[in-house]
Amino acid sequence: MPPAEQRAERILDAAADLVLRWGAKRVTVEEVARHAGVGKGTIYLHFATRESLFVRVLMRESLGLVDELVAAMRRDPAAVLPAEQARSTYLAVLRRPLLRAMFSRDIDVLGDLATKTAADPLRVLKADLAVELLRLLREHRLLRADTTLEVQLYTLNAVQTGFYLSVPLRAGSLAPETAADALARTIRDAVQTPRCAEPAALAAVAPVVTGMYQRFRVALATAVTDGPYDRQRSS
Amino acid sequence: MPPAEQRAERILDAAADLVLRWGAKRVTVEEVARHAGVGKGTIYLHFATRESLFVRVLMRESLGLVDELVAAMRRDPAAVLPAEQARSTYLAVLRRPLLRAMFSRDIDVLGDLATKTAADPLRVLKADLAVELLRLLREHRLLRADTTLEVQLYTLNAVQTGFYLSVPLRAGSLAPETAADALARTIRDAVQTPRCAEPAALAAVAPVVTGMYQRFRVALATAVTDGPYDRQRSS
DNA sequence: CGATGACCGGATTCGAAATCTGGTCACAGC
DNA sequence: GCTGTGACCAGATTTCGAATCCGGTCATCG
Repeated sequence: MPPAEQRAERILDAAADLVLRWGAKRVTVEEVARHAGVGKGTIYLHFATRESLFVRVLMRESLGLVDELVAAMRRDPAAVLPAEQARSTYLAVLRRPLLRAMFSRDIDVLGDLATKTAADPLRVLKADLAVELLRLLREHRLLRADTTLEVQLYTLNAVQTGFYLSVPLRAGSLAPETAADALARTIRDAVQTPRCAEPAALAAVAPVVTGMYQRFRVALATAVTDGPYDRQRSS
Repeated sequence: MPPAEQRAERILDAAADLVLRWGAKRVTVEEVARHAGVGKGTIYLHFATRESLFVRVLMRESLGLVDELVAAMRRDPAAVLPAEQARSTYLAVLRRPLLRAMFSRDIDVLGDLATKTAADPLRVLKADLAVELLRLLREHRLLRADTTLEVQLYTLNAVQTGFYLSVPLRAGSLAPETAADALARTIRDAVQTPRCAEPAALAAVAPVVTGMYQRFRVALATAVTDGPYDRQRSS
């Protein structure tokens, strides 16, 4: 890794740390610079604005999640199924405080970023990936055909949102694994078909899905580097 | 209806109207009094505090929803099933602006009430009702037995929350009926059994469930009248 | 005796001054 | 030359005391 990128990483590390400790609202560019051991101007050699810096902190975290999902898919083809994706994502998010803040729309930690459309490029790319994935799985009869892709997408989105945002009705919350199980079962029963249990069927789509995710990863990284978040434009 | 209660209703009407038009934060007790055609002191003959007044606006709205559900159950025993409850509730909530604000945690309309534990008595009663209902339906094998009641409760809560709070991934939102369908299907597949299609099985539980709801309605009304929201204590 | 609105004090808002901070850029160091 | 920096600027934010507002009470009135 070139030294410039290493330094960018150090800045992101410092920013991530401070955002978690103080909340994005209280974190100043100067403090990030101090903690990263660089001058303030240097931050702006890497990031277009303060907000870009924070968005990229979240983007980097998201990329880590994508990598984890891809790794899981390589280990086990069943990980391409929505139910397992949802389970892995849920547990991975709980493990990463910044993603937890993001998924639970935590204003204390993320400030305006929690609700703002700042992470919009991620949303759009994610939506595109989801549509592509659902279409493929439907073609392979791994997903039910008794409703439209549109409705399935809406349902998946709503169900997952609910598991991140719902405040448990009764005091004692469930263990993360139990909640993740409940989420996976719900999604399995909502959209998947029995064919999902056939290893052959899964093996057929797994490489394609892995490819889709890798392209998604690249698109995400590119959106960051070429987009409004980065100082260095590919000249 | 005694004239005192009629006046309380008028006050609630005025408060509901103003909250919707201006947002709870901007509504003063004096304005509510003016719009209800009474003196400010009169408000406090009926409600313990300003917040109580607003909570009771929401409570009244919720009672309306309960009545609607009970009516649906009387018309059609299938309405006792979680999937149909969820569908009816979803559509009824969309139709009532105040409940929509409540379920979507709309801070602009409800101010602190949106997040605050102000409506807590409602939560507790609702949780009790839900547990009771699930237990009954499980005993009649209308609900799956392949997971705990605890997990089913959590799942129902999360899924419904999601349908109220999720921002559609793609621009065009679904028609209310389509979304409600998706919600109902999801819940049906998540917790119900095929036995739910048998009219006889439904007819057996319907009266019991109706009774539970009516007791819930009374408990809710009582919590309001005897609780910290009302000036008139049953002496 | 039920209803009221003047009244009280704590909470909120206002506004201008003071401070802070995002972003720039002239310059220092290499 | 070229990279990295922090002094600098203007606009945003905070501060803080004064002014206003408003929830809640209760003496009074009909």
